[in-house]
Amino acid sequence: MHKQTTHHHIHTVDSLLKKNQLSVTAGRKKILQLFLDQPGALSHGDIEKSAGEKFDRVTVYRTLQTFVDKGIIHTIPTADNSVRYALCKDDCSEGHHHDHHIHFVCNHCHQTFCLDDVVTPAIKLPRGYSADQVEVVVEGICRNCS
Amino acid sequence: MHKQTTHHHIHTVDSLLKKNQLSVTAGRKKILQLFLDQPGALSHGDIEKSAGEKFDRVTVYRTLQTFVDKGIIHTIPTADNSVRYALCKDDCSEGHHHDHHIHFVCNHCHQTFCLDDVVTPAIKLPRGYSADQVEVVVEGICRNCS
DNA sequence: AATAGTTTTGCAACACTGTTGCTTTTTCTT
DNA sequence: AAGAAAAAGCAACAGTGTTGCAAAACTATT
Ligand SMILES: [Mn+2]
Ligand SMILES: [Mn+2]
Ligand SMILES: [Zn+2]
Ligand SMILES: [Zn+2]
Repeated sequence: MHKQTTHHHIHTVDSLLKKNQLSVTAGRKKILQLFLDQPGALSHGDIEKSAGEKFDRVTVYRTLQTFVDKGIIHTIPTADNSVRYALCKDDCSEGHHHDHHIHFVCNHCHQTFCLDDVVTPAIKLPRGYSADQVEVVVEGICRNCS
Repeated sequence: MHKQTTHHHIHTVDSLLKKNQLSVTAGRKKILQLFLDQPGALSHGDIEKSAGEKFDRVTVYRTLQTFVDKGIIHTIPTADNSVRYALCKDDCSEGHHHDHHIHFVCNHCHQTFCLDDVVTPAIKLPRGYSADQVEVVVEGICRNCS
């Protein structure tokens, strides 16, 4: 029955998991598909809802952590203190993220987007401070809502 | 016994509370003093530790929220998803914060600082997006640790 | 200084989020 | 198909933050 209802995306998800040396499981396929099916970022709660009652909370947590470790997704800092995740589009790999883009939170639809084309600006720091990383989160109205 | 051991800071804290139409209580004085006594930002946990076993957790939460509402302190977004608070040095008031500075998190001493002199940079967004607010958090090594 | 009205605090109970250890189930390799 | 390895599910727990309510503290007035 699986082969019948399977649609073309599955192949992408399967190979993406294999490329990252992860065993292909129902939970990982489902969660990865959720990220591929929409442009924004997802929280743990979003995923639990979207995935129905099918997966244990713990499995979702562990899957997300695995994806972060492998460089498949990255976390996004938010002002409201909730963790969100989005697909890495850059050349991130195991243990090394290179996401030098900014993030945008829409005050209307409350979605979070990676603006991959907007690089983080250089910041001129006072004497004595040195920067390792710069995180920029912009709040406002997104393209869909304006 | 209070008048004897009182030191000069108390007057500042008292008047700061009164200026914001808040009744002067032991908890509020203590917490506000903690912010005035050091340059960085404080988390709820920091405050609970520093204040000893003297105040209930709930009181600390409510006091911090009251201070935020009054424009005495502001929250700082962090990548590790913990809420931190720092004194407002700008002209913030009840319901209106104007903290257009960036924040710095030291990877060595793990303190968070408001860099009040570094204004948030202008960000050129893609067509269709409009910005209400820009949050910048820089991670690196602070002046004390370099 | 005592009183009355109002605000704040402490307490208990609860919801939500995330973690860990262990057993069962699934996946991968041969 | 079978055995080894990995992941999922379950239960229990810790940490964080919230709410309702009664007791205590504070403020304004006499
Ligand atoms: Mn991103
Ligand atoms: Mn600040
Ligand atoms: Zn939107
Ligand atoms: Zn430091």
